[in-house]
Amino acid sequence: MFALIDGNNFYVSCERVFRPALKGLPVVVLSNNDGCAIARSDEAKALGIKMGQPYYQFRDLERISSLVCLSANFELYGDMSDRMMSVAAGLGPQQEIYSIDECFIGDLGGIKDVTARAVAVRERIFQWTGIPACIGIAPTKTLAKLCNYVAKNAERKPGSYPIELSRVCNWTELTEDRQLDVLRRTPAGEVWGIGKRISSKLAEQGILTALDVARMPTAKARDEWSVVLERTVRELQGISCITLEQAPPPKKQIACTRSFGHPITTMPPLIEAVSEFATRAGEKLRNGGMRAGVLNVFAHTSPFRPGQRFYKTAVMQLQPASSDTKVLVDAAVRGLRQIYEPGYQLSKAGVILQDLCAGTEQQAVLSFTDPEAVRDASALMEAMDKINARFGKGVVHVASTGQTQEDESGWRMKQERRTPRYTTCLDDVPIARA
DNA sequence: TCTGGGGTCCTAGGACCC
DNA sequence: TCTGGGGTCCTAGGACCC
Repeated sequence: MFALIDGNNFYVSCERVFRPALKGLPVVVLSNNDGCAIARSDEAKALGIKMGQPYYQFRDLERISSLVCLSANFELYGDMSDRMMSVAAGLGPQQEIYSIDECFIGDLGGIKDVTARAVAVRERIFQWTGIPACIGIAPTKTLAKLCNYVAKNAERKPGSYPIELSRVCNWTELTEDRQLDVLRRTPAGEVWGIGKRISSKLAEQGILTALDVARMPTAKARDEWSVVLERTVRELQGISCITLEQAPPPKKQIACTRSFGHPITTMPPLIEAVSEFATRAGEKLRNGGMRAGVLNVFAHTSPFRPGQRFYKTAVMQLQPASSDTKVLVDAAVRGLRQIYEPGYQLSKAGVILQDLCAGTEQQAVLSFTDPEAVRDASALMEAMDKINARFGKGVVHVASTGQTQEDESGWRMKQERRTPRYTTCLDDVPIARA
């Protein structure tokens, strides 16, 4: 038995904890560069604002409907998430933190009255963190997700589901008729694992609801679709195929990518951006005690705008695998020079680190290089991470050719614009002082 | 003017090998 | 004229998730 605990409209709820005046108002949290909506309050949803909708399309509502739009504050949301997760863990013996706003609780079989306990945990989460949450309970993860969807919508959209299923919905306490009714009322596209593309293709075959999906022959799901859909069908039938993962599996890639505030057409600001992406990615890499064997650097034009398209990636092998910012920045800039072509309005770029290996494997690699240089490099990186953690991102960074001191390119994130930056050639900094 | 960022998994097709 | 079959590995692209 699984439970899924999910914070409602999570980013908006976090903001409301610290700004209670926002309660009852339509509120939207915006993405990087204030580009689009990434969280909406119920009131904002009622205004018709869609997930991912560009800000400029609903900006007018700030004037005419008292809509409040906020720039995202991910540090705050991460902190609130930690608090919510620690309270949520009280529901059962095992927890899988699935995303910033939701977790699965597993192994609920031995608990006496799971529903009553879930109601209590939900109340405690609200009392201790201020975050409203909903809980779905079922024999499979996919059904637990579905019950969570029911618990959220029974209250939010009156008439969608029986009102007594709101807030906490336990599949095993529903009669068979009611289970079928719940599946029938749920659109296929709301089922976990069925996205836009697949739901519209399913609709062409008359498969419209979760009940239709649950009744698909598994062989048909596998042969005409994929093993993924087959698994979803089985899970909807109550056969558990997806297990709880208490320890997060090791990361396979680490990315740092951004859209630019304005299109970029020349090399210098692109080099500056890519150097910063490589630096951020390197910090994440060292944070996880890892090194990368491959660095991907890409740049592309906007997929939303007319005109000539450009989309190129350079794949840089790092031998030996490295977590040294100087190595990463150098590879990123070299890759960028390989793919760059003038004449395009570039809207986004990024650095993706792959072929990650853990710390223990790294030491073997170290013997290939001058041990003293390696020790200096790691001390330097450690010092850099500490300084930047204390004084702000990018206070000390690796200089790249073509990089400018002032932020003229307009690509940088809003929050970071305020931080003064000092360009330093790291090779000149004595390690002891750094 | 203005459209997020960070992940995972699966599949198809090509290269290569015996 | 006639040109196998099966396995593995890699990559790009597509789909999904929050």
